[in-house]
Amino acid sequence: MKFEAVTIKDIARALGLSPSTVSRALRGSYEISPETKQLVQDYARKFNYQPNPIAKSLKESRSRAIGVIVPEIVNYFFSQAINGIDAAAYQRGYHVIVSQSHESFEREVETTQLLVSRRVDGLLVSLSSQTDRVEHFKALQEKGLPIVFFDRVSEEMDTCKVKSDNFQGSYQATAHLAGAGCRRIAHLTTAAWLSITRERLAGYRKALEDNGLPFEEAYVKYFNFGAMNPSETDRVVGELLKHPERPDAIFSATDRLTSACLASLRAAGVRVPHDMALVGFTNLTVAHLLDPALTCVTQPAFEMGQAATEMLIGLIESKRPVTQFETRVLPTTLWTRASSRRDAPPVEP
Amino acid sequence: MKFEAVTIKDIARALGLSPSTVSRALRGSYEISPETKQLVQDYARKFNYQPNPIAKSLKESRSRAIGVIVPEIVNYFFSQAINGIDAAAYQRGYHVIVSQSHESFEREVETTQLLVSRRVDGLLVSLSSQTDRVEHFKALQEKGLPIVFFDRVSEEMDTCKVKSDNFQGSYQATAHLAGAGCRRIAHLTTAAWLSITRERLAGYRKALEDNGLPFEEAYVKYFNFGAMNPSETDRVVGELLKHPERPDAIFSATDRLTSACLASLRAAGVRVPHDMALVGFTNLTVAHLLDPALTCVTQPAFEMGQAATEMLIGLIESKRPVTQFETRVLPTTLWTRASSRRDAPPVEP
DNA sequence: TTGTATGCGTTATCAA
DNA sequence: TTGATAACGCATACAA
Repeated sequence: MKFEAVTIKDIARALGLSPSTVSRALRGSYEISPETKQLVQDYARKFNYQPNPIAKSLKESRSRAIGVIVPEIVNYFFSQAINGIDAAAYQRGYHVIVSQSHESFEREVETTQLLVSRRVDGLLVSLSSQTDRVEHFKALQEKGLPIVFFDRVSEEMDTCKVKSDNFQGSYQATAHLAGAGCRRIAHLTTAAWLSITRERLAGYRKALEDNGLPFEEAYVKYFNFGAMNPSETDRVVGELLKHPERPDAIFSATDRLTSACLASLRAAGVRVPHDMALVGFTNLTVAHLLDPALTCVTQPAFEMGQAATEMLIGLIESKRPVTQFETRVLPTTLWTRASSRRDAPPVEP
Repeated sequence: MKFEAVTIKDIARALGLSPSTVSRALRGSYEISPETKQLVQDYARKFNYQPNPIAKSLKESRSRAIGVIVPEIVNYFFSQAINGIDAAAYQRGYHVIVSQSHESFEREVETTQLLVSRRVDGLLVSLSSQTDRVEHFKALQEKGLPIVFFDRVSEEMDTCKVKSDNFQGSYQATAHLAGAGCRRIAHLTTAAWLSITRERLAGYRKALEDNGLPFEEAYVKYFNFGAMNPSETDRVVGELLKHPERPDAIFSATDRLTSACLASLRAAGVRVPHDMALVGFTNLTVAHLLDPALTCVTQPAFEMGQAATEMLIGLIESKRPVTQFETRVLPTTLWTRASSRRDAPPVEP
């Protein structure tokens, strides 16, 4: 099956002009007579001429495509971020090729290679939870490929980054639990080496400290594979429940972990918030409809995607090599709901 | 910023061969001597030669890109479908350009144009809820562009389609409500002209009939804009509640409508399921965590995306024009939960 | 077995 | 003001 389109050559032949004249006329060049311009442009419109972006890419050695690598598309935070990326990219005349690492280091490396072989003009990356080294990105950056990180950024690379205020979001959530009367606040989080993990842990610790609560190593649980496996959260939540000094609250650090944690608590017959308060980072749009309504920290996902894209296009289109890289930090929002309301009477499940 | 890559010419120059020899050696052509092949391939590997897909596209007049148009990315059904599309496309060596119509006819037309001007090899489309005519797709199909519809398909076009068994899913859901003792089952759905709307409505009507329940026009409510606006569902749910013969159940036909409906019911102080049972189509992964746990019909979104992609690539790569178009129908699944359990004692909100 | 020439669609350079 | 030519990277018909 073929799909024929009008080319500059076709127009030139039809109008008895040379391709270069047509090309210039189409671009409105000053060196073409008004009459010829008019003639060419009318003809182009009439036959719906569309410049071939592939030919243009070849000529300009740029694809006007940006590659996006996220851990998973099926995740509210990332799909909202992709929405923002999409909006910003289309506005600037770029298109977006999305790919997923599926939380695997190997697949992240593979898909990076694939995008590079596709000649994307730049890369927008949120690291997989297995990624504890970034040589594959460093090498590309050194060869001149612009890379911007968002959300799960690499601290080992000097480049543009967009993240949310993880420390602040974590601090607020933990302080909120302390304010609600919780004294033993556990923390479920992702891979220890990720930036978001460290920053959220720091906010959690500072809030404990400021509220006169001790930090307990045993209350912090790390998940390395995006907590895809419900039985894994069941096991870890079970550990917390069996702890001699059982926590009275859980603060969970990522989207899927939070809902998985709620599921595990309910499966274990734990009443939330009476037996265990729960607060988590999540961009789930139905958090207020959960049982119980979930107190959560949301990230401005759309804006983060948008900001990252604008920074990336800035790098791509910069005339001279960029050496000063900006990091933008966007605020999170705490939504207070029933899952952290300790003064409510207990409800039997 | 530039990003230099090794080309066939570079290899030819370095090895004292002609570009055509190198090209053939890289592709393992039989007309090249084993020694030369080895030499070239070793050199290519060593310097990490990557064929330039843009040049190849220009040569072959195909982009190996497929365009996807969905109403919204931020929607579990569509993000899961995109996941399936992604998986199938990458496996066949295609990449995916995703764009959104945002439930607007104008934006659907625009983004279609954009994808075509990007020279995608084919289109995967799920119609916007405002789309009641498909001339923009027909014209492209007539010019030879392969198009496959999924989920929200067009009945006016003869092409490949992938959908779920909307009639069956709807029938099961409605019959389930009837079996739970509901006698006045309302139906919230999308634009009247969409295929999914008609098919789901038909399943609903047949189930009413088979259960000896009358069909009431006033119990069917249509939403034209994807029910993005909570106040709109509040208003419509309010109408149902004020109806002299107030419905005792709602069957909702789409993802976002279902959660919006639950929110409206709760805002109105209606106890679910005691005052009003609720069942809906939704691919929300936390349906079991909602309050109440939501009885729902899920669609095999990943598989639908995958199937549609394979059909599209089949059309793209077909040697001769295809005239026989397949429609694949995949089964839905009913998950029975608390929101439709009429025998449960009422719970005060 | 290898090399030369050409074209995919576009634009920049140089010539007329 | 317009036209001829070359080049982007690759594949291939045709020559040698």
